[in-house]
Amino acid sequence: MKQKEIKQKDNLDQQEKPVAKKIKKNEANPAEEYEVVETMLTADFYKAGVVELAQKLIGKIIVRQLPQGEVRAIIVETEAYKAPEDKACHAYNNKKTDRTKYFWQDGGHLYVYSIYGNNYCLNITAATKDDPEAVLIRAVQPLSFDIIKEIRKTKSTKVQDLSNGPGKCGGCLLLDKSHNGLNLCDQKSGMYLIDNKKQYEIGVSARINIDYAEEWKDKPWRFYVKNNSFVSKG
DNA sequence: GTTGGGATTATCT
DNA sequence: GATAATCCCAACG
Repeated sequence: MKQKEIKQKDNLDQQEKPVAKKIKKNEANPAEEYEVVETMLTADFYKAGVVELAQKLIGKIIVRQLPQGEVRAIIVETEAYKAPEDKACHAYNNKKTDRTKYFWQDGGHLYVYSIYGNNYCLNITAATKDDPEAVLIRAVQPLSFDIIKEIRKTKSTKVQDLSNGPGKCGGCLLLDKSHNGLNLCDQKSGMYLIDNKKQYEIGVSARINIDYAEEWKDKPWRFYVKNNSFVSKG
C-alpha cells in the first residue's frame, strides 16, 4: 500500500527536502514532533553506566555520512549488556577475544559483531575503558528514508522491516566489523549522535533471546519507545 | 583445520 | 508461526 510512496523518486530533487515531512507520509506513528539539536553528543554523554546509557539513548538520532548521502534514524529500542557479571554479555567474566576486545574502550565507541551470516549488530560502549559494557541498538526509526531504502534492498512492503531489528539497524547504517572501535565523538569518524528534545514514553522489559543467561535473562535492561511500530517483535 | 552454535532475518505456508 | 539460510567466531584438537 505505502510501497508506492516508498519507491518513488530514487534521485532527482533530493536537496532541501524536509525529512520529517517525508516520514509523516509513510508511517502511522511518525516522529514529526521531534526536536533536533544539531550538535554532536560528546564523550561526557557516554560516561554513564550502561543501564542508564541504554535509557538515555532512546530518542537520540544516529547520523552517518555515506557516499550515498547522510543517513539519519531515531533510536527506539536498546538493551544493556554489562560484563563481567552479566552472563548474557559477550564479555562475560572478562572474556577478551578478537571479537570482544572492543568492549574495553571508553564510552562512545562502537562494538559491531556478526551473527547468523550477514547480520551485523551495533553496540555503543558505556562508561570507561575499564568497564566492559555496551548498549545494543535493537531498532531505529528511519528519517532519511530514501537512502535507507536504497541501502537495505528489502523486498518487504512494510516500512517497519527496514529497521525493526538489530541486524537491520546495522544494515541501515551499512556497518560491518570494519567499524569496530569507531569513535562517535570524533568528527572525522563521519558517524555521531545528536540530541532530540522530544520526550518519549519509554517501556521497560527483559532482554530478548538470551535464554542461556540463567539468572541474568530476566534483568529489566531492555528499553523502547512505547507504541512505536519500529520496535522489534522480539 | 574442523566443528558447532548464535544478542537474526527472509521467505515461505 | 515455522523453518531454512548463512558465516563468523570461539573452542577444541
